[in-house]
Amino acid sequence: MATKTVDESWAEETLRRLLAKGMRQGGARRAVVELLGEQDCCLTAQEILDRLRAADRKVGIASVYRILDLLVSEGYVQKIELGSGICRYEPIQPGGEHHHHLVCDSCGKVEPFEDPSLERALGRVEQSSGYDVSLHDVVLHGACGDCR
Amino acid sequence: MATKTVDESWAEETLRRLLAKGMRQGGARRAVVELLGEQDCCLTAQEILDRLRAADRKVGIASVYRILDLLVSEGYVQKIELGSGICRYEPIQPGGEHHHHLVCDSCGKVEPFEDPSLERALGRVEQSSGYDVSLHDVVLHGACGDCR
DNA sequence: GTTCCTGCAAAATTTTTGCATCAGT
DNA sequence: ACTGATGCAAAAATTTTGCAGGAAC
Repeated sequence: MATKTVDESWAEETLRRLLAKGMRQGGARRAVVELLGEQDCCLTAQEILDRLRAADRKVGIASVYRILDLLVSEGYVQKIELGSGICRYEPIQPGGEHHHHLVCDSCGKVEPFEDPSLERALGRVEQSSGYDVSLHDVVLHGACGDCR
Repeated sequence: MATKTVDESWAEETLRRLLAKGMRQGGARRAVVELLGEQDCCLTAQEILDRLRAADRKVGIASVYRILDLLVSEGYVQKIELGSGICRYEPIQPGGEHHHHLVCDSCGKVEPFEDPSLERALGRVEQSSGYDVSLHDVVLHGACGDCR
């Protein structure tokens, strides 16, 4: 199962479910969802706007924020803050690939990582937390290989 | 070793080390450090300002941000974002107590939690990451006992 | 045709910077 | 006295809201 296939199905499934909820899918909304679906890692609202503009898609920054808010509240996108004060967004793969983030505080690089044993430990904590945990977020800060 | 003692020593040690670096410790800086040392969990810049003002300490919000930036860059305070778009700050206990955060997305409540087995899993990930990890941050989002 | 969506502009919020003054050493 | 710290105000950066026009159904 290639990554691209998974990502495409996320965008398709998300648009289909929004449609099923009576929401329309023309214009900016489809463009944002399809762009998000092509990403491997998180994007900022400004990056989304820039990429859409670069693809000759005239959207307003307000629409980007509104669409992201919608996708977050419907559970299709996770909002992530990595310490710089700006928010990033990435698709939630339903039951699929799930990663966290390494941030280099020196050069600003952001990399994803995965670790099944960390996920298991998180699962145990979530069980015993008393919360109905919908998602979690792990950020490691430090110096990357180039900067250390 | 009671929590209060640990917290007091964090403030004392932080002020002492800043002094050793040639920095002065009168006025706003001491007030912010001492306030942070009394906290069990994270505070926003605005909360810090409000509490200092409530204690008849006239400080400017700019000073609060400047002091927090200093403390973060010197490694005495961790900057944490929990998804609301506002930053929170909490003291880093040197080798001591270390907790993470549960956020209720319904009522906004924030609670700390600790889990040694999670810390061990994080330690293993950090070892194999290729980064020199200075700190980490785990946030669980969900519905708290009252809201679920 | 109706209703929701979109883009622009203005507003709100949070954080940063400039600068004259004040305080710690 | 010197130098760095502080407070106020203004600016910057990010995010949200209002509203008229446009597009999807």
